[in-house]
Amino acid sequence: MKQRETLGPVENAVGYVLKQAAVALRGAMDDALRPLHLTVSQYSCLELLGQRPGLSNAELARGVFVSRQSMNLVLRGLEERDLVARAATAPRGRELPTELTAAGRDLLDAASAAVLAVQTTMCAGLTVARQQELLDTLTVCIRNLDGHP
Amino acid sequence: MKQRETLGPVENAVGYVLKQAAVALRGAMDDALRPLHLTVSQYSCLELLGQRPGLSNAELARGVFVSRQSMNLVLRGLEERDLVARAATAPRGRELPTELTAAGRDLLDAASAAVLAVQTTMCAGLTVARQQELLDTLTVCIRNLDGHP
DNA sequence: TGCTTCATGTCAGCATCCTGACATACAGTG
DNA sequence: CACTGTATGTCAGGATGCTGACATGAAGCA
Repeated sequence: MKQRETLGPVENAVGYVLKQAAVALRGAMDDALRPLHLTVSQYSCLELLGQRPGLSNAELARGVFVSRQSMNLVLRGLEERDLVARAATAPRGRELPTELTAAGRDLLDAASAAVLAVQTTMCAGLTVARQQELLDTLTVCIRNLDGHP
Repeated sequence: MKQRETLGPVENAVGYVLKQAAVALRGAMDDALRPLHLTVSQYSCLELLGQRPGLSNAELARGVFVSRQSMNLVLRGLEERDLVARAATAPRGRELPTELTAAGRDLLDAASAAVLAVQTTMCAGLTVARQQELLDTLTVCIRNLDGHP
């Protein structure tokens, strides 16, 4: 492998490094979740459902930052594997609340552990205070950006 | 619009916020670049070529964190619009160095300004020191992650 | 020299996610 | 009550990115 040195000025751009970090994290999560036959989107959906049972498709989509249509596909795949169960009728509006099945919760537990390991790896060498500052700073960036829609 | 309050525990996960920030940034860049008829990938390619003329397809792909195949398509689109020019023959190996055309550089200048504005918006209210710490922390995260391939 | 290894460019197929569109269900207002 | 606006689930089509595969060119080594 011909190791390539870093690129230069672009490395100093926040956006560039942010994208690089997101790509690296996604790759690591993919690797960690592959043994469980879960994609990152599927895991994100399960995790959200674990924390907030009864979320509808549209709510899940917003929580995972994808479109309703994409989340719909994810949800169908999970339903086919009996990891989640969707209500057959809509108790309010057109919302179809979704919940984890027992199998879904079991798989989620394993997946959460795997993802936690990834996050621990990622944050190795960072103090809790520094992690918190990272969180806070990113939150500021997010708010600054979606203030301009 | 029924404003939904924040989700809860997942918001405390570094990975979650990181993904959210990357999505928000990409959206803002898309908006900023749309008037120039450039996608984020195309802009990234131009920016990299502007800073490092003569990069090959594979080198560009690594720099933008996409596959060679994807970068190949981006490059063809840019070449069709006469924004870049690829060498017809390979001076070394199979590498085909690419450079910006005059039109490409002009468009890149406009695009750079638009993206800089986005970055400025994103970092509003952050001191230079805090931006630098963000950069440093993310760099640590990246190194931690790709140390496990 | 020949063999192995690696990197590159490119083709093909597949997966994922998006936008656009439509019908339905509820809330608010006249 | 009818009308408007908003939110949801879903279908269709298209854009984008990926993996797998192949042939070519260069470098290293026996």
